[in-house]
Amino acid sequence: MRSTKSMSVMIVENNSMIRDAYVRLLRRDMPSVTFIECDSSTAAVSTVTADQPVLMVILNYDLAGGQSLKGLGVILRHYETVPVVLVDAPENAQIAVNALNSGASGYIVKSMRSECVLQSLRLVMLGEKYLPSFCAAGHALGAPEALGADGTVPGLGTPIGTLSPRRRQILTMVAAGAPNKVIARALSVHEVTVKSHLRVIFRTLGVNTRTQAARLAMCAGLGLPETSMVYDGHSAPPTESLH
Amino acid sequence: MRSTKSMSVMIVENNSMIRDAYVRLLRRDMPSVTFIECDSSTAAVSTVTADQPVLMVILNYDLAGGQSLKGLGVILRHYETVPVVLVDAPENAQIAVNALNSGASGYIVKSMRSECVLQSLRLVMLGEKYLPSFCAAGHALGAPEALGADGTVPGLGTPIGTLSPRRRQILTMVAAGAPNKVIARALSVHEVTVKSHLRVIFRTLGVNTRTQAARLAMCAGLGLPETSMVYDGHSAPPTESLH
DNA sequence: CGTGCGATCCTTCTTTAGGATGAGCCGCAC
DNA sequence: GTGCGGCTCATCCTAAAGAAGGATCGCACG
Repeated sequence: MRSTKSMSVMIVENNSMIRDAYVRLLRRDMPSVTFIECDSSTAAVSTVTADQPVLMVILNYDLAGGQSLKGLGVILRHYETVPVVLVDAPENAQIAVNALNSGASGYIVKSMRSECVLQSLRLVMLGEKYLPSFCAAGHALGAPEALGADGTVPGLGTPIGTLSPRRRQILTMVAAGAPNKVIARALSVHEVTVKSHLRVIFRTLGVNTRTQAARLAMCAGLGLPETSMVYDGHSAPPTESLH
Repeated sequence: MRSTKSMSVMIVENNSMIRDAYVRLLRRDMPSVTFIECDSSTAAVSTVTADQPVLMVILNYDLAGGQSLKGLGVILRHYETVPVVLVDAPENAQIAVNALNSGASGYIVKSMRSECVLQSLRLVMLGEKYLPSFCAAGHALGAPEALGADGTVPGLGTPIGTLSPRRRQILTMVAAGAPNKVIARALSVHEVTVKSHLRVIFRTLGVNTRTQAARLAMCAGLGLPETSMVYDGHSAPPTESLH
């Protein structure tokens, strides 16, 4: 248990300005904690072994086109006891779900107020998991054709991660409720091709209907409705901070 | 904005012992707050008008077979600016999603440590929403036949709420990935009947495929995989509380 | 270079889903 | 009572989905 020697929190971010800002923010709240700063995910991976931090805060999760992703994968696989929190823009919502799904402990949106950030981090350090209301309702399905871009992420930890980008793209549209014909039109391929892909997808996921596949995909964060989170929840300004 | 006059937090719970326990717990953390105690949801509804609390904490959300549910519905509809947090057992996970879906701001599991409870409440009061990792992966679909019991909740705020219990039951199984034949066998009715219900369900939800229906249902918390949340997250005991 | 794999396309076939329409039974409310 | 809605079943029909087989091309890896 290493007693209460010198608890450390690791901050991973390549931009030193931003990294320092976060360290200062956190230090105000946790004066007794030593902060380990890493400017890359590779540095983080090598450092996490030596100093076993009680928390890892990873900024710009999607930076460097998935490089930090691999790093996170390594960390999550080998040091599962370290709570990992991602800080990123709300646009990358599905990335968050994937990460949470893979073992991360929290996802924080950049634009959140600093108080909220701190509270979330405390929650995670207490062993909880935190993610902003992801299962939010969203009835407008939107035109599935507009889903074109992939935007998905390997999806560590689930069989979905073993799918090719193309198949994940198709699975995403299936999860969005699009029929094969629409998917085919959106991808400019023949419907048979979509079906052909789906056969592989079903086999990979171990299901035999599109609804079951959509179910798994949604649980992994793919094709979530409009990912229009309530993240920053500026809806109910509580007049003033309490404590 | 009523200045910083006397901020109040409302606690709704019929059991005075439990209610007092929570009040004491919260008072330790927020000394400057006045607590309004209600022993029923009806009392809460009538009180929320006069004293406009900055937070409502509702215990035993599912108590009295949905009575408090209606109360919550009224509150959520008319006083949307009041953050409402539910405290309940983890078994009622889908209720939570429904509630969050309907406008509640947080769902807290009873078994959470008091620190976590407090942190979550602070988060909510800061305008954030909190729910324990609901989109957790769950690949084991389980036998859809075992879904027999309804266990669902009106689903305030969504068209799903206007469905009859029977149809919600069917929709739940659809969301679980069950084909019509399996649903029919599970309900001991003919497949034609299931299809007949589905037509109504589709029309009500404004969709035309089962996958889209399943999508909406899952967003409302129906048919979620095993609702095996990570709620109390006792996975990574962080050696010690920090601050 | 061959081998593997992803992506694309194809045919044939069976099963499932979905639309349309009608109808009987029951309970509840006006 | 009359009506409405839920639940049940039926028939007919079209469209969509899924299973199984094979085929082509390109690209990467050893």
